[in-house]
Amino acid sequence: MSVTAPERAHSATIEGVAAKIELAILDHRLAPGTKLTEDELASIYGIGRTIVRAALQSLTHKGLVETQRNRGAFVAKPSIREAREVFEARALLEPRTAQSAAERARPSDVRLLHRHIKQEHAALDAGNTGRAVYLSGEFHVAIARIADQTTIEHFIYQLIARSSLIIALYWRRRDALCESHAHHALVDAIANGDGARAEELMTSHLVDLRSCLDLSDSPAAPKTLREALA
Amino acid sequence: MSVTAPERAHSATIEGVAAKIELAILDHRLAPGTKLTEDELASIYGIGRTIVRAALQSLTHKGLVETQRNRGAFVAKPSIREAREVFEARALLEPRTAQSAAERARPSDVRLLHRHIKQEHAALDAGNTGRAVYLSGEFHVAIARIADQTTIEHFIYQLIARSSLIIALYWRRRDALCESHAHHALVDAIANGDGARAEELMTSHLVDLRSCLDLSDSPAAPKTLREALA
DNA sequence: CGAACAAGGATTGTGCACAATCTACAAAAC
DNA sequence: GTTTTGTAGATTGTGCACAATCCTTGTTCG
Repeated sequence: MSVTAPERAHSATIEGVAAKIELAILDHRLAPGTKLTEDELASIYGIGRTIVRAALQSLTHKGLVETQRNRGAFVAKPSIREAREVFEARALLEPRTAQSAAERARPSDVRLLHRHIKQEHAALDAGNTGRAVYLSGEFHVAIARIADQTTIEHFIYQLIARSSLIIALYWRRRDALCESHAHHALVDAIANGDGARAEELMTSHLVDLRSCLDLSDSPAAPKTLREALA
Repeated sequence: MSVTAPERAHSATIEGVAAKIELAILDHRLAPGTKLTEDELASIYGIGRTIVRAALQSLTHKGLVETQRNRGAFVAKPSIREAREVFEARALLEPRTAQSAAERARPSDVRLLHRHIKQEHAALDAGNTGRAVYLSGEFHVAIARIADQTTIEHFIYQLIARSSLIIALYWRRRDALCESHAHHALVDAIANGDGARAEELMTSHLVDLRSCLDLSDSPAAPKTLREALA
């Protein structure tokens, strides 16, 4: 047994490494724009660069990592435009999915959502906002899972993941949480099997969420300056 | 210069190889379920297995290829359930996107769509149904591009690609084409800037398209038998 | 003093060899 | 005759070494 063996053993799979990095990004432990050096990750997890490279490629396809040729991989940094598009897509997918979920939800599903909210509150009380954002996203994915549409669920998962990055970048500090209340109301509508109300609530929830973001064009100026020269 | 040099030179990039395989799948030259051996592909394109492997991983994330651990990669074979889900997702995304496209379309965009339809007809007259299906899908992606929503465009592209596989598997031979007419009507609505009509037309077009598929549960029986033992 | 240029270091890209695993076929035991 | 087991072949998984590319820094020239 080595003394300070770096995370050895069973985590040597591509999916395992990708999941660990993904969790770190979604928990806001890795900020957008952070450089992800292959050698560094390889030594951290005690594996070769091949696995790390495959994991990074996997995350790139999920939109969580951006790779530049011969430059390496970085934690994705969604632009203002991308942020708008993500919420546009969510507005198209999630309300109708919430409706389906309400019409199909079984008691065990409702219990699962309640547990989700509970964990969310716990993380919030502990001051771990990063994890709270992650769990808040998982809540939306759970609704898609109840709707029993795995294809749409995958899309929503991707959108939620990018939303996490967007929140990390463009969140206004004022008015701490417009969310926990909305999630409660959604669970109530789903528990009552009220599809129409669930759809409405999800629509307004997404509008609220978006209104908590600062999507003005100000930080685009230095970016275009740099890109204009290249 | 070697005599039978297999496709040498500039196609040695991951994206290049992935694009070639993708095109072959979308053109219905590679049937669903076909084994994609790494060595074989490597020798065909005259490159190492590393590139091939990365390309296959890329296609796996796009849903065009399914990989089994220690078994290799196969052209994806969507189940009946997946087929239903794909059209469910398309019904959520495409009508509203067509509406946006109609409201934003410029004359050059309309010309592009006309050219698309022309190519589609040419492939159909040449008897190349595989290419016709591919171009028919590209038409839907072009509409998403006009709507200027790259995130939604990516999702629709993925859905179109899987639809191509679904058509290859579950297409009813009777009533050859319910499509070319619908595409014409859509372009007219977009050219007139009539968003509401474009949305309606897209919705009914998707319903028609789905009705041309045989999505009964018959071939699921032998599958469950196998899965019941594992 | 500023800018262009060149050398050095670091990081990624790719091919290759070996290890791990699976499939198929054949032989032996029940 | 059926089932099990063992061996051979093929295919995928992973680490490693070298090549290609890029960034940084120090130097020199205008």
